Amino acid sequence: MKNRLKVLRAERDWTQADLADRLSVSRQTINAIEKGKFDPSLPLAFKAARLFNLRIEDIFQDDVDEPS
Amino acid sequence: MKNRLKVLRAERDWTQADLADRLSVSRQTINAIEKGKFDPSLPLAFKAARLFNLRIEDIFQDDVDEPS
DNA sequence: GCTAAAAGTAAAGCAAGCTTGACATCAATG
DNA sequence: CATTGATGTCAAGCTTGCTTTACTTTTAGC
Repeated sequence: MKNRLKVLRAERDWTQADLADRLSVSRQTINAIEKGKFDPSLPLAFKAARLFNLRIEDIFQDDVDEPS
Repeated sequence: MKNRLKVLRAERDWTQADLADRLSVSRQTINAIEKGKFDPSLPLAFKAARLFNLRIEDIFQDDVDEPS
């Protein structure tokens, strides 16, 4: 799962901590998601989409590979 | 988090087990999600969106309430 | 080169997503 | 009413998302 959080942050000049605050999660969570350590929950993805006024698919992209 | 899985299934005449198979999860997982027991993971939401050829937001709707 | 803010990383622990297995309920149909 | 397929539900266990605390590394300005 790739994501554009870093770019979206940069466009707004927000730090990881800034974004974490706005999404009500810890800074480490943002860092881990940006670094691909794990995927956000669906509710968190919705929060991000609302925050950036974008669709979930415009922020997070599925790495369409795993053939189950 | 509400969702339209039951309706989307009905339109295709699929059982919970059918959908579970197509999403490579257990039948109980589909049941639990439909009944609102828990939210799907983001990867699972993406899989469902691909399967139904819809956007995640067209399948799952955030219950926008919790003021953090 | 120092300093300070930002980003990265790691460990331990709790909560949520998901599994298997098993059983109960609810149609429908013969 | 007995059977069968679909749905609902529970328990135990594993994995993943997220937290806090704490420390290291990077970046940039002075």
